Amino acid sequence: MKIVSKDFDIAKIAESGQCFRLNRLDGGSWRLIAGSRVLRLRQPEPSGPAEVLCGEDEFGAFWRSYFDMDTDYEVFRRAVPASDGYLSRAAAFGEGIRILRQDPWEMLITFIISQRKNIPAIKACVEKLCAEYGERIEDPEETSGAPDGKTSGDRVALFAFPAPEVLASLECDELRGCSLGYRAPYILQAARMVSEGRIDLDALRALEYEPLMQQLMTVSGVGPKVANCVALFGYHRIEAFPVDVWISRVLAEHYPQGFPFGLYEGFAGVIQQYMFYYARR
DNA sequence: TGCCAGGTATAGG
DNA sequence: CCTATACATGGC
Repeated sequence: MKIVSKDFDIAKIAESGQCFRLNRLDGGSWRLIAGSRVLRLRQPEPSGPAEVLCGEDEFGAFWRSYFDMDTDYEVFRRAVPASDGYLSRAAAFGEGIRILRQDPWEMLITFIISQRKNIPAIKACVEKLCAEYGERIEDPEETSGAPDGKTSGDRVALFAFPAPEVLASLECDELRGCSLGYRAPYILQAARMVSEGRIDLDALRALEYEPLMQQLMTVSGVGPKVANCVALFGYHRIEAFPVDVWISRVLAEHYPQGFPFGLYEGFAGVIQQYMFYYARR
């Protein structure tokens, strides 16, 4: 089915650093793996009409919410005053980015991995983790098959993000095989906290931003930056404003007297994404 | 080879 | 509360 939205650019979302399993395939289409779901997408023109290869029912039941399709992002961009030239450019440049509603468990582990790694390295780690310990999943495009016997996409095995119980049952050295380095014990402890019920990620949805942050930071290896990413991308708290090295640089260079958070109350995270995407190009 | 990558825990002032 | 340092791994 087709999606026409004024704020939906798959390439920008893929490069915005919020999800690590959205990749362009050889034919130019995109494959997204979220939890244990797979979606193939096409978007011939940047920010143009997009086509998702799933039924309307499945789209409505999961993906519409996942892509946050019912939010008008133009409202956020309009909050940027013309007097702020830098942010005006950043917001215009990032038009089409949306904050995805991803799985809290996947975000927790992914962003623990992210510390002191560049994005390609994070993606490589996540893929290794999934390939080693995730459930095998079917690619709907592949099973349907092309008439000539060839499939249009990459013919590779796909794997879901591993369940907490699976990671919790491992030894540290097994996890280290996924190039996790010193993060392996963090991942293991997080997995055991979740699988033993010492932290209930689903119950955290009910919390306000501050208590949510406090709970997330009880996990070893989770500081303010990672917790903000989990809050923003896993719990859709769009007021969360993760400060990494890129954002820190932007704030120091363009806002030496302080960033005007008051202008963006309740959605600073969206602004952060525009800044992050712009700063990295 | 040396430096850096979506930081955090820890120790010391 | 603030600053300094170690921490694994891979790419350039």
